[in-house]
Amino acid sequence: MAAARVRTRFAPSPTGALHFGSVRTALFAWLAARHAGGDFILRIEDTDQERYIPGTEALIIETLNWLGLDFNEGPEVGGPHDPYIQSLRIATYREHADRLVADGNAYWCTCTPARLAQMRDAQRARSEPTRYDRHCLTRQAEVARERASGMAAVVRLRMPDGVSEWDDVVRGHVSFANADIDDQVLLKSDGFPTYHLAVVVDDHLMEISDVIRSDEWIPSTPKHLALYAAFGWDAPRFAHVPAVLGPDHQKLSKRRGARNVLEYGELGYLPSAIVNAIALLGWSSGDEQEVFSPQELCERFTLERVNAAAAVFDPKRLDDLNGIHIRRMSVDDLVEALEFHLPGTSKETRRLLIPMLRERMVTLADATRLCAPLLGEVTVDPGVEFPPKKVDQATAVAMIDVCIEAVEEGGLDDQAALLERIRAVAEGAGVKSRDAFRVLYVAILGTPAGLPVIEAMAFLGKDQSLQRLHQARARLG
RNA sequence: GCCCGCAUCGUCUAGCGGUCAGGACACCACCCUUUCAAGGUGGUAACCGGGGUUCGACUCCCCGUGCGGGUACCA
Repeated sequence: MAAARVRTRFAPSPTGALHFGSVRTALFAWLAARHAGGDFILRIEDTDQERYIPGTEALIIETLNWLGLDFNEGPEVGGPHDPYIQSLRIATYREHADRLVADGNAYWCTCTPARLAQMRDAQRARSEPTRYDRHCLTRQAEVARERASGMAAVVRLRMPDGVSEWDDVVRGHVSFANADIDDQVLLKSDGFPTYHLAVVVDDHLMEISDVIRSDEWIPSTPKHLALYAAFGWDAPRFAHVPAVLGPDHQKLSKRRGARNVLEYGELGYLPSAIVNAIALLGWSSGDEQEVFSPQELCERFTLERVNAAAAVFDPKRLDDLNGIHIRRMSVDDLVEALEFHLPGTSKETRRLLIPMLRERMVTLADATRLCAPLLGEVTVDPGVEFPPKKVDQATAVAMIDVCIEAVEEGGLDDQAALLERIRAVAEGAGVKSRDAFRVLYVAILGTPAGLPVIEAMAFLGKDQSLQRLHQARARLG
C-alpha cells in the first residue's frame, strides 16, 4: 500500500470544556499531522444525546483556536467529508449497520436491559468475562417479528472468533482473545449509532490514517478491528496515548475539578507555554531541549517518542515554562498581550513598563500586581515594616534624604549617577545596600520588593517620586 | 469477577545488555545584584519486589505487588 497522506483527527464528545488531558490528545494528533505535512480534522462525536451539553462545541473550537491547533476540516470550516458532526450523519451509520446485518456480521437484538443485567451477574458469579450470550442470534426470525410489532431493538456486532492484534504506535504489539469481547451494540434503539460504529465509519470515510486517542480505548480496539474487517476496509494505524493524571494521581476529569484550559488564558498563561508543557507530558525530544515553540514541536514531534506511562501534570512546570515563553516574546507582542492585564493603559505606557516587568512575570497576570503602585497610588500597608528589617531609623532617614536631594538636584535622567549617590550613603552608614535600598522600595512602591525602584521613579516622574519620598520621610518622623 | 495496560529522583523524563544512571521542574546553598526576579555555579534526590536468561542487567523473560483503564443501548 502506498504511503497514504497523514490525516489525524481530534474527536471529542461535546460533554463539557476541554482540560489538559483532552487537549493533550488533540495536541499530539495536531503535531503528528503538522509534522508530516498532513491534515488535522475536528469531528464532534455527539451520538449520546443524554450527555450532550449545549455550547460545548463552540467552546472546543475556541480552545483549539486559542492554542493555535488549527484544523483543516471540521465544523464551521467544512471540508470534503462534511458534515463533521456525527448527529448530522445518522443516515450514513444506519446504512452501514444494515450492510453489516445483510452480510451476517451483525444482528438485531431485542433483549431487555433487565435480562442483560441478570445475564452479566450470572457470568460474574461464574468467574466468566461478561459478554452478550447471543441469545437473539439464535432466534432471528422471532426477533424480526418482535421488531415489526414495535419492540425496541439494537444491532449488535457479531464478534468473530480468534485473536485481535495490532501494532500500536505507542504501545507496541497488543492482542486480545476475541472470546473475551462482547458483541458490542452498534446501533442503539433510538436509531443513533454507538461510538464504536460511528468512529470506524467516520475514520474510514474521512480517510484518517492515524487514530490517536486516549488509552481508555485500548480494550475496544478489537471491536473496531472487527468492524474494519467486516466492511473490508484497511485499518488505520493506532496510537493510544496515556492518561494525564492530577496531583492525586487520578485521571484528570471534569468532575474532580480539572480546569477548563481557557481559564488558563485568563490567568495569564500563554498558549505557547501550555502547548510546550503538555507536549512534555509524555513526549520528549530525545536530546536535552525542553523549551519549544509550537513551530519547533511540529518539526520535532513523532508519535514513536511518546511514552506509554501515564503522567502527572505539574503546575510548577507550566509556571516555569510560562515565564520562559514570556521572556522570549518581543516587546511588541507583550504590549498587545498585556492589554488585558493592564486595563486602561496606553500602548506607550505598557512599552515603558515592559523592561521592568519582563523578568518578573510568571504569568501575564503578575503585571497587574507588579504595576499597581506605578499606575495608582502607593498604599501604606500597616503590615509592611518601615523602616525595614536590619535598617535603623537614622539610616532610613539618610537614604530618603539623599534620594530626595539627588532627585531634586539631578532629576531622573541619569539613573546611574542617582544610583551611585544613594549607594554611597548606604555604604557610609555601614549597611548592606540590599537592606538599605528596601527603604526606598517601601517609600516608592509600598512594598520592600517589586519593580526596580530607580526605573520606577523615572516612570513616575520627578513630582510624583518626590511626593512619595516626602510622604515616607514624614512617616519616619 | 473477567480482560488489558503501565512501572527510573517528589514531578516530567533520557536510557533501547557494559553509563560515576543524564537532563528539566521543584527544593537547598553560593555568585551576580538597587529590592524581588531573571541569570550563573554547585548540591540533595530514582532504577517497585522476587526469581530467572547472560561473563554482565535499569534494560530481555516469568511471577508478585502497586497504579491506571475497560468490562453500558457513555464516549
